[in-house]
Amino acid sequence: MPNTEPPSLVKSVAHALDILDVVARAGDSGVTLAELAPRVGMAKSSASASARTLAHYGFLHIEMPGPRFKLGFALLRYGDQVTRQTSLGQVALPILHELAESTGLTARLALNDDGYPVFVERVDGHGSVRFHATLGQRESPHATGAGKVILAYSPTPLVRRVIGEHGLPRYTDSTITEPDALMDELERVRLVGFGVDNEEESDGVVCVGAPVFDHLGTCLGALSLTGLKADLASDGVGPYGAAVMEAAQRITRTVQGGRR
Amino acid sequence: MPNTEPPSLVKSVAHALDILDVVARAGDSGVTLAELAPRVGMAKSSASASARTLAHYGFLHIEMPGPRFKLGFALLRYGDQVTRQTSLGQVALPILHELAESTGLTARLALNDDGYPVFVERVDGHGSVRFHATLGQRESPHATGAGKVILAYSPTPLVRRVIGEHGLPRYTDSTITEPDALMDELERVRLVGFGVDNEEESDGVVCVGAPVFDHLGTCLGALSLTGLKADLASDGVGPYGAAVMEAAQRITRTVQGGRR
DNA sequence: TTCAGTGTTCGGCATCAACGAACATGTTAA
DNA sequence: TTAACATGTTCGTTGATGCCGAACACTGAA
Repeated sequence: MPNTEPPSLVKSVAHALDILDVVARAGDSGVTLAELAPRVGMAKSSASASARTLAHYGFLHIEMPGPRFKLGFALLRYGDQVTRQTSLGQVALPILHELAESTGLTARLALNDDGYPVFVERVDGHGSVRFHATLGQRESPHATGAGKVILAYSPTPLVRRVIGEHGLPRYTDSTITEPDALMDELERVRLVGFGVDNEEESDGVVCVGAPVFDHLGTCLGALSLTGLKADLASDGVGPYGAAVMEAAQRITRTVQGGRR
Repeated sequence: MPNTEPPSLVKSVAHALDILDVVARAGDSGVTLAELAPRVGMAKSSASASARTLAHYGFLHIEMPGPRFKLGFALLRYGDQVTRQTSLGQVALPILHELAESTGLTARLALNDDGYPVFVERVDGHGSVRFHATLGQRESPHATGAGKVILAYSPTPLVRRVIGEHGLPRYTDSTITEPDALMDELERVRLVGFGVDNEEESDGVVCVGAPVFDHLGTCLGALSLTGLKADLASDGVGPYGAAVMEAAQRITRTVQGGRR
């Protein structure tokens, strides 16, 4: 990464957010102040003050005794609002439920984050396994159904930029790692109207995605269905592709038609 | 509220978190810098620097053109981790799915946040309505199934403190507003093993909750089932009470037995 | 009890967060 | 097209304050 730019950040705010990150990485057990301070490069006293402020707002939870810092409920509250505030998420939720129920697969909604897919909503199906799909972080643009769909309906310069900065890392034998091959694949997506991930990100896992547009034709995000290849009927992903497309089109119509 | 204490907060961090709060309240449409700055009591330039820092970490999303600030995906990511990092949330999720599926009601897991119930996980049932239960914020301790359960298994001084600071606000005709009546109700909860909210928080909505304990017998939180009274069979909430209790006990056993 | 580990308090210094006017931008109105 | 207005950004200046580090208090274990 060629060091994007130094937009003169506010140091103490950056420190506080670094603290959050360290605590998040620590996991369930939390961190003590002594191991936190050096990891963010501050004196104990300074880190204590910042952490205390975060805790006062509910972003951290201080667990007694032997104070251990964990993530606080405020993050959950705000995170929930992110989903809720997206007009897309609102209209998509019931449709995700329908999809999950009728297909038995895991249905998800990804938003277009500057060319990358970010899952913001998930409804598990009744299937055997449960995918620990993390919400809120950028997923592979080239190896997921949702990612391919978003790229397919993005302007070419953006596609090139995403490929340039993210690369095309190989996850499985089927992962597309050649830019030209990916461009062909995107063309195919535009042709059939939905994207397929055939064990390209994870062995044994397949996924289909379909695009959602706003009134200007910009791709807002993608709906996707994920399942185990072993669970698929012999006729492949075709029926599921049709189902996500139909559902995504319904969302598109609602978004375009409904005010606000 | 008698102004708890001024624990000497870090001003710039507090400002940044205030900004997040303002943006969150703004909703889907976001806020512009001009309306944000006065609302947090800062100069435009200062607010801009803070907001920019938040955006750099993904806590805010700057939407062009006419820069509008919205909540960023990082909040979603961290919020998701809060759920995931709770060992409870991990083991509870599949059980919530079971409950929602077998009863058709909305199943939720609340954690004990110093005597208050905070919902951290939710699985909707197939029922007619969908409850917009917000995650991550303190709910009524005296008017929800989960809240009553948590209070019922908390030490009396804590119960008194919660009643003192939260009061017993009336939401419906059935809300318990007298401390003595609430204490009797808690006794009843301990007797039958689960708590009932019979249209006490919202007309037409009923709810049952059952406790989850750790290995020391501390109440970690509560499982709850919520549905419309109109949808209930003639035999009332009894069967559901038995179901949540059984599920909660299974979680308790897993938590107590499992290492980590 | 002693000891090692923790988190907290305290003063002092230099940083830098906050300000506000001047600038650049792009949107609206005439 | 022009003009007026609104927005967000830039830029020194200055005083507040975030940061440090050593000394203190506390806890739990040996």
